[in-house]
Amino acid sequence: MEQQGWADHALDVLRDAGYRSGGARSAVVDFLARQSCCLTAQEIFDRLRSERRSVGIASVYRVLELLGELRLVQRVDVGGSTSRYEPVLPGGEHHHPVVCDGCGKVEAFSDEALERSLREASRRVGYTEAHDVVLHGSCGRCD
Amino acid sequence: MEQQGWADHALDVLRDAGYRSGGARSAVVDFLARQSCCLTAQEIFDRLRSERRSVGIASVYRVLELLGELRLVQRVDVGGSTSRYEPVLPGGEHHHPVVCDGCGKVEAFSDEALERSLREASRRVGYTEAHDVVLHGSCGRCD
DNA sequence: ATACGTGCAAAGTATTTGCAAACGG
DNA sequence: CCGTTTGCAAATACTTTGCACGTAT
Repeated sequence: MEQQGWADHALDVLRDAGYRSGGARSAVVDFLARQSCCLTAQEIFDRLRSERRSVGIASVYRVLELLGELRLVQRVDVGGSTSRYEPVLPGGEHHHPVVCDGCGKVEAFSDEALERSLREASRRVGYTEAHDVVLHGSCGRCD
Repeated sequence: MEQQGWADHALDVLRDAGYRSGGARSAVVDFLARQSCCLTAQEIFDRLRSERRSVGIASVYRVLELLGELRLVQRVDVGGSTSRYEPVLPGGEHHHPVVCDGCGKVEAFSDEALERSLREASRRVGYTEAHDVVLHGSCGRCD
């Protein structure tokens, strides 16, 4: 199971970088490993609480920031004022969110031709190594 | 000159939609028309002040929101907590920001092959009509 | 003249930080 | 044990809103 793999990978990287695994860190890593799509800090906080894992929301932010620095999670902005976060899969697999501007629903998609164009565009610009792509529109229910 | 064209276009759309042109609206539209790249509300506010155009920052936000609703400006999130805004050129010309994660500098680029891939990806996903793309990396000075 | 636009200050959110107590190794 | 991590509450940063006054039409 690939997602379990991410949790182990993340804990390894944390340990190797000299970080300890307290309650909040374990809880957030464990929880993220079970998610497929990007979540807000608040969602992570609420869901952890409902699982009786009592972490402070400040710790959720701190863990997400740390995981971001270590490239274990990616911060995703789909518009609006709240950031979303999702695990970066070890395989380098790439996908991007599709946001319904009607109901706010977020799905994921991936497209190899698009990735190729992005790499090509990156090379042309000269100093680029990453990209954020978000597609917007209306889902079937909101048309 | 195309950028002067945007100011006229914007003022026309505002008037046609029944909006008056008070000091803040004129100032922001006039100022945006002279910009090439995306700016934060605070930058717009500061630069207007330094031009002796005294607008309140609340009005800057209100004007940007209104122009956004009328599709005259686009809101651009390049990461971090502050939004950026830029005029939407009438010709439908498309470009995207490139952000230096080192110094925060923002430039623009456009790439027809990338646009084609994005349109294609949009079609594949089925319900998509717009996209946000941001490239990240280090500029020459920050390598 | 009068409804719309504006500036200021206060309120609202999302996120970050200070700090003492709890905890991992 | 001792430095790291945590939760809480207070602080911050950005943006929005309430309101009285100004102004375009």
